[in-house]
Amino acid sequence: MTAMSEPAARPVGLRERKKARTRAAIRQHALRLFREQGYYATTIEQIADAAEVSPATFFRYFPTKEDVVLQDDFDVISLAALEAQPPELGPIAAFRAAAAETLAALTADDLARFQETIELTAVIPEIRARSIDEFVRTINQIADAFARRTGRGADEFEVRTVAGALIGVIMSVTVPANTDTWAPEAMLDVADLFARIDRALEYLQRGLPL
Amino acid sequence: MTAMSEPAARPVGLRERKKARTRAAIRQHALRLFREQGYYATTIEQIADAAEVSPATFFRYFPTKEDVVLQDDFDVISLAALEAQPPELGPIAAFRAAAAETLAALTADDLARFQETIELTAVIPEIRARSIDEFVRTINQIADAFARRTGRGADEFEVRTVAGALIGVIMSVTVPANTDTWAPEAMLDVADLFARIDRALEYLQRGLPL
DNA sequence: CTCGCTATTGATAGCGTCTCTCATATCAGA
DNA sequence: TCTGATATGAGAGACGCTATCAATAGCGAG
Repeated sequence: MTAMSEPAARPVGLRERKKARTRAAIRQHALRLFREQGYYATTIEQIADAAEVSPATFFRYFPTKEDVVLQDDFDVISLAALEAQPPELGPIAAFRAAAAETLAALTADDLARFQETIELTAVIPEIRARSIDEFVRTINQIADAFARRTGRGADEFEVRTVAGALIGVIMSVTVPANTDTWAPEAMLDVADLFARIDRALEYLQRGLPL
Repeated sequence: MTAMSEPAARPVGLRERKKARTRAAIRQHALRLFREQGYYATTIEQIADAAEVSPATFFRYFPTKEDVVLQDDFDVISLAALEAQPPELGPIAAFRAAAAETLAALTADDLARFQETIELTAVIPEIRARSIDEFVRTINQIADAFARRTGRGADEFEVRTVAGALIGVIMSVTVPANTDTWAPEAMLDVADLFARIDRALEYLQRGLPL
């Protein structure tokens, strides 16, 4: 797991910059309101008021309330770092190395925003629910990367299965034992989370002896 | 993956029987309407009218529209069959055997209903989204069963990781390569699905050599 | 600079899911 | 049969989200 910063494409026109500012304002006020009074207690109207736009405009920037949290420029794994690993590394070893590299590259500010996103994803059912498609998408991306590393087809059975096992292992150590008690108190910080993931992947590398 | 039939607890009072009938009527008409005119095109009001209850009563039986599909007495794995496997089998081998047994025990009617549930889960985003919590719950149940088999703690790291890898592998062969194209046309029937899952688990048993 | 084009916006109306309240009707047990 | 508990319907309403339309503001061309 790792994070990427804002896309570097600088908007040029006045219009583009205003749009970017409006978008940032909506997200910023939304996250603040979520933190202050909770996700459910915060309505679109309140967010729109705080960001000084109309409710209709909110939906022009974010298709749903959940997307304010989800569209956060973070990606689960930096695929670039994965591609850059030396080819003699096995798939899982390469993934572990890539994850460690990208964690090290995060700024303190990135970490804080990442942490907030993780917590909201864990706690709010509507947002957590979206993660299933994220998992599927990630499996496919990892499978692509593994296919390139091993010179096999991306839709080959074995390639996809290894990617699936990897994501499953990450799931099992990321989510708590009881879905109903996903409370912020029990949350680990990002560094601890990465450490647990790395330990689980090392175990997977050894063939999961039980 | 496998399925369980209706819980055998016979309701006794007149009230209980009427409640069970109402509940069954709502679900039956809902699934029929979904099939005939699609999930989104079907409103709660239509379902309530067809089942001859008020919309308010609908929500007394099912907290959300999605739950009409999800609360279907099917469980992802028959844990009883897993417990019954001989202790000399490894965790994954035991799971494979349990899955095969339960598939064989399904009636044709069970299979058809199971198939319909799988398709709706795959196609409707709102319903598919719920499956993430199902996956987590299943990981925990499998971890419990594996813990009992191996005489270890249910929240031990290795136990949970193996359960996670198992579910991840199942995910990877169950979901298609592209999330956007989860079309009914591409759906396998239940038997094929079980065959793919078994093949992936066999590969996991061999340590995922890539 | 100015004119027309286009993109962005706010206001409004509306649909559908879901919650809540209250009055009514029905069942269970004494 | 009487009494308390439970199920139901009707209605109002909050909220997320969509669609339409008119007004505004930035854009490029002349």
